[in-house]
Amino acid sequence: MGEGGTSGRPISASTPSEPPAPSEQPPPKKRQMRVDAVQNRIRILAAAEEVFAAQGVSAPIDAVAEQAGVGVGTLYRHFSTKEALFEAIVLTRLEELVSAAAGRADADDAGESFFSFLRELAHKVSNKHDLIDALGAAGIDIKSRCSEMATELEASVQQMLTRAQDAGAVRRGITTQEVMGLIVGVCHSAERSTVDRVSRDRMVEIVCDGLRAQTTTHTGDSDRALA
Amino acid sequence: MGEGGTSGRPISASTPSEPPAPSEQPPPKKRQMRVDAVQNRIRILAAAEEVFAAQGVSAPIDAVAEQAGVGVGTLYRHFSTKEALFEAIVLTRLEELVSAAAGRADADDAGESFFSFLRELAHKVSNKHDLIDALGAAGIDIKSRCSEMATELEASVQQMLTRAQDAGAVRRGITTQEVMGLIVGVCHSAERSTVDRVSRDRMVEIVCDGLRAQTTTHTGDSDRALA
DNA sequence: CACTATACGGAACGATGGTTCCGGATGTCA
DNA sequence: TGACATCCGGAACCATCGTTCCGTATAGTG
Repeated sequence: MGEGGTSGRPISASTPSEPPAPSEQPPPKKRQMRVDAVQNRIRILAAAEEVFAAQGVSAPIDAVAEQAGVGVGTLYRHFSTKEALFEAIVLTRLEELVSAAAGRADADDAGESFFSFLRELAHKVSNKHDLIDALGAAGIDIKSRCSEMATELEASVQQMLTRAQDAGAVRRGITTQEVMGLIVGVCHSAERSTVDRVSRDRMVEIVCDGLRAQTTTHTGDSDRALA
Repeated sequence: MGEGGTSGRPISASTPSEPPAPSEQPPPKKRQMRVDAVQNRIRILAAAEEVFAAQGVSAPIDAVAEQAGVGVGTLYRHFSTKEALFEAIVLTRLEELVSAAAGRADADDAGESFFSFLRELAHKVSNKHDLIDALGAAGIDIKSRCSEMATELEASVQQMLTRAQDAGAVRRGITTQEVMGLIVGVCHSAERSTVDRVSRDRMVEIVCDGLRAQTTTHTGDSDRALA
């Protein structure tokens, strides 16, 4: 870890001058933001993206400010709260996932398209502790637009899952939440221990194979395991 | 959640009067502990077991003290540090896992014995955030006896895994760490979201099926998924 | 019953992290 | 260029949490 911008574009700075693009703080002011303010906003978002990716939600706000080269005061001028900033980052990440899902909505091979999405999900989630934290908290607390996005993502995945099942590529009797939980859980494990990318990929493949398998020999209950 | 003692026995209070049983704090004193002190120690361990299970490592020490009905000072008299107390709890939990593994070491059906252990692992880990935290940190920082225990556990699992593979019940080319990561990761996901026990069990079964599957059609690399 | 080592409770301390405040700088516009 | 709205930096403030200290209570003993 170390370079700037963990992935693709550095998150929309969403200059409040343009009416479109639903950002967060910039309240309906008449006047445009000063140019230096806009630049700072961009810097802050980029820094937050990096810091939150590396340390998750628990990253101190000061770390973000320092990385952005601004004072905390400036940071709070742009984002009313740490959570608001965090949401902005996660929102963008979720949007990426949603579009990744949408792009596969009507692929030819429903099965493979589904699994390739899962791999991309794993890829995009890895090294992004913020996303793992956010997706892990699954709908419990993530606020406003984030939860909407999460819902949308879930819907997309749901659709792909159903198609893959209809194509006979994925077992039935599982929920979207379970699928997401499986992948995110694996990535979480991969982050915490010293496991490398290869191991992570192998774990993802194991999950995929498990999803492919049609209902197995075992009885439903498993809590019965006491020695 | 609210009853006392999350599972089996309430953790050895390890009265320092008995020479055996390697506890932690009670330094080689000549005199026995006062009986009230012993009782408090037991109370503290029980409280810690419960609180750490519910909230993980991040639970405030005051919460443990309150739950135990003692002051923080008393707590620190028994355990030099929060980490020491946490270790004591996790150690006991790890011992349970080790014995669970040992009990299956030479079972007839290596395959099923392996999978039944995984199910028990999932069962014992669920609702115990402390264990998830500890196993998740996998060898990185857990101190002293805990890391020894963890190593021992890993060895046991390793042995079971190898036997299961030799029996043709489990795919080859995977490590013990990966297996543990898979299960613990799933449980972690299950804890965080609103997923119920049934979902968790289903996810565990999916992982088990994935482990059963012999190497699949897919090529090793998966990081290739960009649209 | 008195005496003391042992133990207890909880206020107090120091570190960390989120948030607020305000004096001073600086774009922007006339 | 001068005036002002906007913006910036970072000290200060408050809450949380781990840990320490010390005056008080009490079990154990003769």
